Amino acid sequence: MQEKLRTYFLEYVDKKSFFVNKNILTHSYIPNEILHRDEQISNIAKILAPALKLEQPSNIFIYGTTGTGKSVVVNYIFKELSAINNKNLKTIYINCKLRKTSDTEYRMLAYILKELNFPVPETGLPTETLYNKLFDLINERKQILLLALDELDALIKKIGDELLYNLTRINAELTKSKITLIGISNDISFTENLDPRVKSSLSEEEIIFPPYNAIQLKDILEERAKKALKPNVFSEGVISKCAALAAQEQGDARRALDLLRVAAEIAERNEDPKITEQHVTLAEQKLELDRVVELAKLQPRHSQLVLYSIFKLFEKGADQILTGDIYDIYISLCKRNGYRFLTQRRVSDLISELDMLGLISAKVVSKGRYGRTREIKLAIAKKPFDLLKSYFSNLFEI
DNA sequence: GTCAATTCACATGAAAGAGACCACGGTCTAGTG
DNA sequence: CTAGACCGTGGTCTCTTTCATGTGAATTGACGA
Repeated sequence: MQEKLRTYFLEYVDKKSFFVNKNILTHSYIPNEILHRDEQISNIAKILAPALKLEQPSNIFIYGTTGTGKSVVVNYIFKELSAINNKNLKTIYINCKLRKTSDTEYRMLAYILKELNFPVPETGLPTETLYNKLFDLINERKQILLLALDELDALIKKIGDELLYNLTRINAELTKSKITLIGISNDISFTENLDPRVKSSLSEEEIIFPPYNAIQLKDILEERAKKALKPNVFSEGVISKCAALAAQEQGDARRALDLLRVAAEIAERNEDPKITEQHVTLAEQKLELDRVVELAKLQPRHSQLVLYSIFKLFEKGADQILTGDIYDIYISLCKRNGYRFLTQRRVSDLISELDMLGLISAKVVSKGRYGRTREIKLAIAKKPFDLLKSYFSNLFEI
């Protein structure tokens, strides 16, 4: 056995890989040249350029669906800006959706402070002191702080607009320095329930990132593939197919990159000579499978119990799954497994969380005399469903 | 037959509690010279 | 005398409960034709 393993590893090392640099096909990679975004780049650059002369640029609001290059463009511009002047110009990019770093007001501030080389404890201090610290730190010397908040809609939904309001307030009080906010969102409508003061100051300038079309996606993919993959390892239609599939998904370049990367990985693992369109199809399935299964496995126990309850109702062939039905099953499931069960109020929230994650689709319907409830359908394909079912049945009794 | 009132089964909101984690400052204790 | 242990207070965070209010159409029942 051990010998086998060794030869396996040795062979693995020897085995030819399709990749020159796999990193280039991930979303965190910032290319030297960004295709099809010239207009947006130059617009943003024009707005931010005054920062180089220590004049405060306008706040910017950037819209665009996922994978339209918002984050890449902002990171790219930041990189260029700080290459020219990193003494009085500080750029901070925060993805609000990433847990841990920044999903509360406190953590957000802590992260910003950390970026300013002033680490603060993760907890224990009043938020107010962090604001004061931030204020002092920025005002200490003359500088411009460019603060990009990616996935801002997620943050606002979670903790409200207090942070933004306070930041703009601080800005008004700052004398020597200024903060410029760059809000990035893929949901145009979310500003509607923003404090009007925040809204107006945040959207001094607005920039829209339209989705890529299939041709543009193809360009982008070709450019990246040239650097990431060895020459002649993929057949004709592969890139086009990735582009076409991603174009269907609102021109999501991220998706296109994922497809190509995973297709290459699959081909490599199968020891196939070339990446073919078939691998792309497999990649599409694998991405979906992984996403769903990972998501479900990461859920807290009670969410899983709720999801499993929905599974059971679904299997029983219930034509409409309602909140009350789920709750009944959920309770019996809890009892049988020795868990304390949560209130219906909480379960209702868990259901809507599962809905937001896209594991189920829930619609609030009014059934007249028979009340108002959610009608729930599973939004999971057969394969991940089966996988998860066996995962859950190992986890729980019946 | 028509129309407003009623009613159901939750949805949705707000507030507050529990328990975990942590910082900070004060006090106590043991080791050192 | 001092470093470190220990403690109390006060802070955040997440998950949850409690209490309160909202909601939209099927149903009901009064009413008039």
